[in-house]
Amino acid sequence: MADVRLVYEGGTIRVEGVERLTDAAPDGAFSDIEFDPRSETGRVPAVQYAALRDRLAELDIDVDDAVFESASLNLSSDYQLREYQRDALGAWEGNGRRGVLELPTGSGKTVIGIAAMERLDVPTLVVVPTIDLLEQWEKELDREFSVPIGRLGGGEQRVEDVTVATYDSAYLRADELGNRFELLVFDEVHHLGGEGYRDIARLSAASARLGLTATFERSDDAHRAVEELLGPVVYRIDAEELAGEHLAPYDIKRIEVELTPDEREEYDRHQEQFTDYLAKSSITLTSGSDYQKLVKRSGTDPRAREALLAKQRAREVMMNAQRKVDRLADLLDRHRDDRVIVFTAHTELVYRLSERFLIPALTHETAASERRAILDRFRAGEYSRVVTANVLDEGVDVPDANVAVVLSGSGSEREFTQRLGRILRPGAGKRAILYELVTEKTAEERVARRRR
DNA sequence: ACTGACCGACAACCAGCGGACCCA
DNA sequence: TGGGTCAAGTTCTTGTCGGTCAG
Repeated sequence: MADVRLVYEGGTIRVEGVERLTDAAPDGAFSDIEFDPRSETGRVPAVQYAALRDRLAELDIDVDDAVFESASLNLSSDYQLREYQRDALGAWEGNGRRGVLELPTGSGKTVIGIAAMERLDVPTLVVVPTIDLLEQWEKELDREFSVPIGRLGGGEQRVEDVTVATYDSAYLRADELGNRFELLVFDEVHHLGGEGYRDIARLSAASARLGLTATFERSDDAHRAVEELLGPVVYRIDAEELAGEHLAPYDIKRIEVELTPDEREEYDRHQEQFTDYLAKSSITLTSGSDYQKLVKRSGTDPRAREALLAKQRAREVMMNAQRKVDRLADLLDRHRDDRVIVFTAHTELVYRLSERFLIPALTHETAASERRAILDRFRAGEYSRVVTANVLDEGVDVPDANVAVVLSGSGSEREFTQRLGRILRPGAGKRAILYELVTEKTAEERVARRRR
């Protein structure tokens, strides 16, 4: 009879016979196994399964391992990896099949994921943030592999040996999926830093884990949590290095605009109200966590809330400055033969621009069918321009464009990288241009610096 | 099968000048 | 000496997503 038996149960590994380990192992070697008085067994979070299994093997402890039911799938595809894709996959395998690959949008992350699945040939769960990506992966996997492809999300709940799921669905069913898949592939893995989504990885016993993203680091440091669940970044290449051969060469141009006198007055007034409050309350604002404290405070202190609202209004003035719109007119004129995407931070401005320049608008309010129609026409060349808030930042298959105009945006490096990625795969080897419109002598100059 | 309304989750959200205090 | 912190039980607002459910 085996000394120890391992069983998966609702996101944990039940360790039966844990009491026998104290005799077999040096003191404290298994102190991280908690004793569960209800089942009278040991118990660890499923994420620790691989490490536990390896330690038991090292000590020659006889284990009855019932966590997975393994079966070979005979996955095979005929993709040819590019050199950097092979290097990336190699780095991941070299790190014990754990870790994150940081590659720019358009560099073929899906291809690497599929190659990893083929190499390991085990049941695999691919996790994606949007329905759009769900469908792209599903289509791709269906074309490459001859096994049925499962799907969790977008109204379907079908589990197969190879399954694609949204973060939301995977999260809702994490405890029952934890021992179904031996390889996890997370697309846009920075989402896994979210408080709830982490459970997908924590409650899974899969020992092979692959994360894909263009921007791993998060301003809130939550990527540290992802590192613990998945492993660190093991390979990184940026758009600069691929520009020319695999991605379009590009330029980034910053255009500074002034506020109109009215806007300046309004901006200064609101900004002052904000800074006055800070001065009176002797608050320092140097980091994101300081700002969070201020937000907390605004829950009880009406003056703090007023100050935040004033700051918000100042931001709106600065981001939606009239002269940005004027400059946009110039740019649209200059690029009348190019394919242009205009990005803003506010929905309302999207509609104003849409009316003034007769450009189709895409926001979160745009119904799915209309959205599809606009993107189809953009793809077909019927439309050469589109104006959007944040809808197209991630997870939508956007037709190629070669000019991006960022009227306003957050200071987030991620948002910037994603928007840049939207113009990096044009055909005909055209040079891509990203214009960044920034209002002079406002906080926007700082914001623009921060995002790069 | 689709739509809109609802919900919860997630992300970004960041003066300017300057000093006192604590700790490694 | 150099670097971090300096106000807490109650977390602003806007934009976007997926899941669910009623019609």
